[in-house]
Order: sequence, then C-alpha cells, then structure tokens
Amino acid sequence: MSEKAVELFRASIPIFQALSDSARQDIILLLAEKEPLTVNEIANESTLSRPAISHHLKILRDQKLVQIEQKGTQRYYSLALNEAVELLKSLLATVEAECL
Amino acid sequence: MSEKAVELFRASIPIFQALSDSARQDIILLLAEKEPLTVNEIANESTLSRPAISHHLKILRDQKLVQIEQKGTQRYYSLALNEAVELLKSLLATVEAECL
DNA sequence: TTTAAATGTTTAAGTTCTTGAACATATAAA
DNA sequence: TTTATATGTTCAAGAACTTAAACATTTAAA
Repeated sequence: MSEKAVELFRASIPIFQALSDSARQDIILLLAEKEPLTVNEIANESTLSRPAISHHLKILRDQKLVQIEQKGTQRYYSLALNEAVELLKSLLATVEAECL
Repeated sequence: MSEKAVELFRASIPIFQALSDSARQDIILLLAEKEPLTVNEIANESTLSRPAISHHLKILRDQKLVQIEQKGTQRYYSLALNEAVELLKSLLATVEAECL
C-alpha cells in the first residue's frame, strides 16, 4: 500500500466520523431537499434540541461538509459536499488499484 | 434526495464506523502489504494487545471487510474490500447526482 | 440604548467505545 | 487423553461521544 493510500485513509477519518451519525446524515438529507436552511428550521424538522443540532452542525462545518451564508441574525446552511466526495473518490480509487 | 440515497447513507454507517478508526485502518493497510496474516502476526506488528486486535478484527469481520481462512488452529485474515467499495461508490455517485 | 431573536458555547449527565486482564474454546501434537 | 498453541469472549476501567439545560454572543429592531 502506497504512502499516498495511507494519507488518504488518515484524511478520511474525520469525514467518516462526521458521516457515520444518523442525526448528521439527517441534516445532510434535509439540506439536499431544501437548502439553504437556518439552524432553527433544521431543529424544527428534528426530534433533537437546537443545541444538539448546533453541535452536529459544528462537526459538519469543521469538516467543510456544509457552508454558511449569514443574513442578519440568521445563518443559512447549505451543502458543500464536493471536496469530501473528491477525497473519498480518491480513496476508493486507490483502494481499488492497490487492495482488490 | 431519493429514497435510494437515504438507504445508501444508512447502509454506509457501519462501514464508516469500521473505517474511522486508525487501529482498524492499520490492520487493513498491513493486510494490503502482506496477506494473509494470522491474528498473532497482526498483533505482533501493533502496539495493541492481541485481544484488542481480535476486537477490531471482529468489527472488520462483521462488516465483511476481511475474510478468514482457517488452517489448523490458525486463522488467516485477508482483505475483502470489494463489496464495501462498491457500496461507497454507489453512495458517492448518488450524492454527486443529487447533492452537488 | 434597550430589547428581542438567532445562534454558539459551556457544562454535566448518560451512553457508548476502547483496551487489556482473565477466562473460555478449539485444534493439533505428544 | 493430555498438553500446548491460537484465537475468541467476558468484564471492568478509562476515554470519548451525545445530549440538553444554562449561559454568552451577536445582530437588528424598537
């Protein structure tokens, strides 16, 4: 396995962690339906509290899976999955080339 | 987002969890270098104890990311990443089609 | 400037994950 | 059958994650 493969595996860990939670997947799926949405709008669609949603949004934000557009006091969240998708595609391509 | 996308996201959760741990990634990377390997051989390459390695191997086994060939008292582990790679490729393709 | 609304952060409790010691099981050789 | 080797499982301790209440911050309107 190449050194590049190791780097891709390591770089994917925080993405895997972010995407391995159903609450965070729900946020992504919700945004895919209708974006952008505010924190309150997202929390209203969820059984979780607003602070819990805010917590999960921070995890998604830290991994740049969502982006924010501020409008007054509100923050409109929308998806920004392109970079993560490209990373995971690179990982899968490397795995296919070296591990199958 | 289609219902199929939701199913792919949900089905990917245990794969994401299995792959989001550096100890388990180390096992995969080790097997990619030289497979098959026994539990003891894997544990000898690691700082973790044999029971810890056995625990992580069970998680990889549960997700069918590794396969076993029994020879006497020894179990030789090798990679079986094809199915998981195909699942993740489907997920990424769906995300690209519906979320970018 | 004061007030209200939207959001983020801190904190504490409950839960889950990770680890290794101790124990159990299974296979093969003596 | 007894013994030794390889592996899996149970369990308890510690670490990390998830959640919601309470508090803090920021922005805009009154």
